[in-house]
Amino acid sequence: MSLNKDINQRKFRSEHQKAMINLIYSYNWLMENTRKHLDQYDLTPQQFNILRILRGAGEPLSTLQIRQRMLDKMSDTSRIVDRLVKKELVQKVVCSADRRLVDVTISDKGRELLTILDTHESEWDALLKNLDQSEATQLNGLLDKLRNSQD
Amino acid sequence: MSLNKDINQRKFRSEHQKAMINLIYSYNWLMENTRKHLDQYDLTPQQFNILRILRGAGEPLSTLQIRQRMLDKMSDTSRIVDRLVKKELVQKVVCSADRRLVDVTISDKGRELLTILDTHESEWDALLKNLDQSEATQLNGLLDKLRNSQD
DNA sequence: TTTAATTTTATGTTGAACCATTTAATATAT
DNA sequence: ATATATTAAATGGTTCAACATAAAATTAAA
Repeated sequence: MSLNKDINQRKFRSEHQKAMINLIYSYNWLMENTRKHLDQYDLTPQQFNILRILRGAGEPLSTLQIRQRMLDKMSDTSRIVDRLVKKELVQKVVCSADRRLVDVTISDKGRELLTILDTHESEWDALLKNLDQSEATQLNGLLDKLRNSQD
Repeated sequence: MSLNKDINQRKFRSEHQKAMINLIYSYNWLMENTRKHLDQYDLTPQQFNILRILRGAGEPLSTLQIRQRMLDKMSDTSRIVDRLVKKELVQKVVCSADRRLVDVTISDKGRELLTILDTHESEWDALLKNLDQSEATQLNGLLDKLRNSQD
């Protein structure tokens, strides 16, 4: 991977600065590989994310509830949902109890697509195969600690 | 940070899967904090990135050379450069030796802006203050290993 | 030398983040 | 009961990633 060659060539002010760059590289690497799995199904990572959230919930969720469960806090949920509606992977119905809300449900077509994608789950997990179990745990610990700032 | 609460509440298939989610969270956290520093100067992370690359180069760079030094391989360099031109932070001149190329140079105004931003460098580094030196090194090692896949 | 291939930049499109504002519905206060 | 505040969703604007294609200049080939 040329990214890696790149990052090793560069000079850094500190290990902390290198860690920032490294985090960005690693995120980009992860996204690139994620897209490889999803592209053939004409699905973006965020669309996939929302589909999984809806299936996991097992009941209709409002746009706000979806957003709160998404990885990107600030995601433009209503427009992503609209794209999923256009692809007929989800349905949108105004909530009768509170008509400000929209009940979003995964459709049969959406469920079928996820079933197909479940097949990829193991290759998907294998993305991080270079780390063994304990290294993955270690990484999780460091990232948690990293983010745990007071602000 | 509510992100962290979130990630600890969730159930994960494996430490590897958690590490993926954790990487995404951490990247988003980093970007959010980066933007906080740049917003007051009406600069995006990518624009800042290009300005630093140009100053660091010490000579005019072509659009392609800039892109090759950027963190995001696929970045839309020519349009970002155009926005910097509009802000008068860089200049664009067609290269006389090879008229396909465009020589991009940081302007005095751009240089002044970076000088101001240099002031923030220490707070900037302090973003990762929760990790000590050896933890940062450890994180770098794990991220390098993570990405070092064959494909 | 003229044609073909390659390189570099520009442009177009879609998806999405982020920010602000608007609209509709509900809850609260007077 | 009406006016105000709050909440949820939709919408508009800008920036950028990712992908494709076009246009211009250069290089290679015939």
